[in-house]
Amino acid sequence: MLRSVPTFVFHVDLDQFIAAVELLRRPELRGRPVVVGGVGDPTLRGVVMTASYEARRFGVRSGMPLRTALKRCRQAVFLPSDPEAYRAASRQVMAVLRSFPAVFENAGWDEAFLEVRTEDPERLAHEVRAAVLGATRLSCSVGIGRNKLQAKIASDMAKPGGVFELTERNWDEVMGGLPPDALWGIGAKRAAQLAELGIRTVAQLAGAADERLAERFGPGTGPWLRRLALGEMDWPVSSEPYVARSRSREVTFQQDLRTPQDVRRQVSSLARELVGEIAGDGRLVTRVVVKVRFVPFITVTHGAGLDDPTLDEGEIQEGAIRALAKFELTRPVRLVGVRAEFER
DNA sequence: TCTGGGGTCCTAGGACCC
DNA sequence: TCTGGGGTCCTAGGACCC
Repeated sequence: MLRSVPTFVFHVDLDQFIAAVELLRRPELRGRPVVVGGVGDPTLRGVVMTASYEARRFGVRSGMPLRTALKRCRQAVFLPSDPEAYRAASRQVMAVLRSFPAVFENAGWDEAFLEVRTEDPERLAHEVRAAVLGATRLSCSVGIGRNKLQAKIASDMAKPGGVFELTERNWDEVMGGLPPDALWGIGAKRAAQLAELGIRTVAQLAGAADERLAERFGPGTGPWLRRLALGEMDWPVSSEPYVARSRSREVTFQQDLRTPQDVRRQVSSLARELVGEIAGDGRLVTRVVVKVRFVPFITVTHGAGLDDPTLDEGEIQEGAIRALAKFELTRPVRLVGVRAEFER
C-alpha cells in the first residue's frame, strides 16, 4: 500500500547574517563584539543593523540607536553597513537553497522558505544546513513546520546553528504558555492591546472569542490573530518571482532641517535619485508619497496621484512637490522620504 | 536610550456614485 | 427641502517584519 510522502515547510534563517559576512572578510574580529550599522560611527545618528552574538551579550540589539550600543559596549568594533556585500552573499546562499528539490521562496536577504516532501525532515534540514555552510561558510538555522508560521517560529528556537521542529504535535506544549508576541505577526503594540483584554498567553489567545477580537482589531485582523495562536496559517510557500509594489528612498539628517526650502530641496533630490534607481526596471509610477519626520519623532505622510503612469523624472518630481505641499512645515525636520508606487 | 532604511498589508473615514 | 442605504475608490495611518 502506497502512502504519500508528507509535506513540510522549512524556514532557513542565517545566523547573525550581516555580522557573519563581515567576519568572513575580517577574521581577526572573530570572538569580539561587532556592531554593524549606519556609517560605522557610533557617535552619529543611526541604528544597529546587526550585532554579533558577542555584542548581544552586552545587551546590544538590532534597531537600537548606535549611541546606546556604544554605551552598552564600549569595546565593540563598529562597522559601516555594506549592502552590496550582503546582497552578494545572499545570492550565494539562495543559489544553494534553490538546488534542493523543493518549492523555494526567498523571504529577504537572510531567509527563505522551502516546501519539501520527505519522510525524514530532521535529516533533510541538517543536509540543508551543511550545504549552505559548505558552500558559503555561513551558518544558518532551520525551522521545520507544517506551515510558514510554525517553520518561522521554529527557526528562532533552533538558533544558533541548529534545527527545531514545531508542528501540531508539540505546538500547545511549546507555545501555549508564551506571550502572544512570540507569534509572527504580533508585535509589542498588539501584545499590549491583547493584555488590555486580559490575554497574556498564546493559549489564552487561542481560546478567545472571534467577535471580541474583531471588535478590537477589525474584522479581518481579529480572527486572524486567533488563528495564529492555533498555529494555523494558509499563506502558501510561493515560488512566484518577487514583484515590488513600491520603491522608496529616505534619509535622516544629522542636523535637522529648519526651512521649508531645505525640505523642498531634499525631497526633490530624493525623487531624482529614486527615478535613477528604478529607471531600468520599466515599472511605471502611479503615485508618489512623501514622508516627513518632525522633531521630536512625529511622522506624517502625504501622497499625490499622477495623472498617467509614468517614469518621467520631471513628472515624478512634480508629484513629490505636490505631495509636499500638503504638509505644514512649521517644525524642524529630521527625516524626509519619497516613495514611488508602481502600476499593478 | 532617543529612536535607520527598506518594505508589506490592513483598517477606517471621507468622497463619490447610484 | 430633506433625504436612505450600499458599494467602491482614495488616502492616511497603524502595525508588523527584516
